[in-house]
Amino acid sequence: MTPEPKLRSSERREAIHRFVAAHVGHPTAEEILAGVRKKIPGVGLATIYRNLDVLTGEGKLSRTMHDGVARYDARTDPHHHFECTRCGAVTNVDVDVPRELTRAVRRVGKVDAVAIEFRGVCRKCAASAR
Amino acid sequence: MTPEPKLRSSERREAIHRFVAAHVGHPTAEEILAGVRKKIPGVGLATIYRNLDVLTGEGKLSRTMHDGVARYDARTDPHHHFECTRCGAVTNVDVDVPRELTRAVRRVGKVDAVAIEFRGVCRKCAASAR
DNA sequence: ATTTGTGCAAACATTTTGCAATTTA
DNA sequence: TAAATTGCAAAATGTTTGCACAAAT
Repeated sequence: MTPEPKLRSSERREAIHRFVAAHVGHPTAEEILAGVRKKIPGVGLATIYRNLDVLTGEGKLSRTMHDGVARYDARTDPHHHFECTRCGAVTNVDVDVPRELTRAVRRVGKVDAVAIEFRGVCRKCAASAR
Repeated sequence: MTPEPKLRSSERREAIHRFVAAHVGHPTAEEILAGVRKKIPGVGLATIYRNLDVLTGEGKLSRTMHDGVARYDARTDPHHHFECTRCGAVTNVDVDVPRELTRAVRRVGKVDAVAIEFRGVCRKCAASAR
């Protein structure tokens, strides 16, 4: 197998990590690019993607797919998501997965992970009536 | 708003619908193309996509995203999925979502739909040990 | 000095769209 | 014949990769 490259510190990687950690809204690669460029104007999109891969591999970030586009989160412990169908915001949700749920699935296979996605209209959007 | 076009019958659309209905494994557009081409060699990929959109809009198919690629299913009633991390197979799972689960999310917003994705190793893969 | 990290552009994969020709009602 | 459907190619997205150069160890 390919020997894992030894990571060395890089300003970009740290900036990317910090940006995602500071943004609860599950930013996309493009959003992260825009954010990081405010501090380091020269960064390229490829650097963003490569470092997001590294950070995800290190377990410092988690990746979730929403409508086919990747979003990143500094939370890596088990949690779930609420996606607003009106504004697209993705919010973390803390709920425990009842044992009975995964138990019912054992006939299909051994469950290693469960991802629950709630979809609906978030508080903010519901407030701005319509 | 744009007036909805009146649908008319088409051999391709029916073949696409039949193919998906006959394939429990949540085929992708490419897989559907390959399958339909056995019956109708001339079909193009754009036709597949356009008809999948129509059929999904009609409520005859449902679309789910897995790793950024769309998969289609003739089941449109609420159900959930088990994805094998080894072979990639997607299996339908019938479990009820406990009331308490969505109740806990009300503080975030009004929940209209819940999608649960179980991930793990399916029976078949577990059997072919390793 | 070696090896990792970076920017840029090109390559990729999936899905969508423009258009002229065909088919259906 | 009017409107929907199709094939093809081109465009649009989002992501990955090849390469030469810069930076870190």
